[in-house]
Amino acid sequence: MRNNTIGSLIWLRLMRFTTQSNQLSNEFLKRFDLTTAQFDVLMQISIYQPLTQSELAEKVTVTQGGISRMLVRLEKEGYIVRKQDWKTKTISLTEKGEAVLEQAFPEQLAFQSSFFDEVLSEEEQKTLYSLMTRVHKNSQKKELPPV
Amino acid sequence: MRNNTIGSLIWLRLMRFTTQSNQLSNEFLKRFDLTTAQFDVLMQISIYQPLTQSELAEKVTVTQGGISRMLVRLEKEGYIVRKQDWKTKTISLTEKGEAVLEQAFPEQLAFQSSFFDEVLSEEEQKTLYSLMTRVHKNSQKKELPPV
DNA sequence: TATTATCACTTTACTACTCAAGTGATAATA
DNA sequence: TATTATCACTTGAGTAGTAAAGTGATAATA
Repeated sequence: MRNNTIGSLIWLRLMRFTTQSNQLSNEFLKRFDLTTAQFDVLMQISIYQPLTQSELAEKVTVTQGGISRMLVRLEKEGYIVRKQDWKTKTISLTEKGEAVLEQAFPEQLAFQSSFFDEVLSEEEQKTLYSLMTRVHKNSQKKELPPV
Repeated sequence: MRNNTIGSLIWLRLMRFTTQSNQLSNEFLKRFDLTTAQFDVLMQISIYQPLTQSELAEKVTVTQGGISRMLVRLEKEGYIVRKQDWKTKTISLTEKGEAVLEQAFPEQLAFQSSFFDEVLSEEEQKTLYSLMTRVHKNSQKKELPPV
């Protein structure tokens, strides 16, 4: 059975690295009382606000149901507001949300970057980025093989 | 605020790609009545069996509590057995577990590989693997920056 | 011998996601 | 006007993870 392909080895590396770095990132963001998922959502809102829930869901690769729960929590914490416009709910950051992002953003960015800066040259990072971009874009239009 | 580093761009790509491909993989593995996480755990057991829960937890980067629940489910489904040896529980696959893996393994491997085969040359895949290996290994010994 | 420490695992309460069924308002049609 | 469709969002049941407290058996110490 032991007959691994190079692709399956890459896959495992990516999976292990992302869970690992996600855990570290969660630990890091505790100092701002945020989780990685919350930071991600707040970032997307700050870039695209005002926007609807379904637009946001697509940006963070989460289902409608997932984003609904997430936003309930963020609203309860006072980071965002949702206004009912006709049948759509329009999302934007509160002042508290803006403030926490302004603090967390540069530090989180530096933290994320450190994973790569510590071991790869500028050139290697560019290579990694371009390879991953191609792989990611391909996965977005990928269909399941027939049974 | 918009001042992204190359590292943060890579990070986002990796996160989006892994959630995306995890979802596709879950959908794919439905034909074997497995989730990606379950497949991963069964694979590790098949390689290292017999082993203890804590050893397994470390191999799949999950906490003791997480592996405990996971194994309860897999045992209920009849894929594995746990034998109490002194204070340790020794895990191994059942015949049903072996059978489902034997079926799923080659197909899942081909599926994982297709993410990369479809857009990268053999050479590029080797490059990607070596870059990610360095990044992953670095993350394993990484410490949080001081507050 | 009685107490305490250690160890491997379980449990509780939580975040974060999935799919699929449900809700409630507007729009389209009979 | 009454019915049906559609749309954006919510909710219920489930998987998968976390941290931290709990359990129960063996080992180490007073």
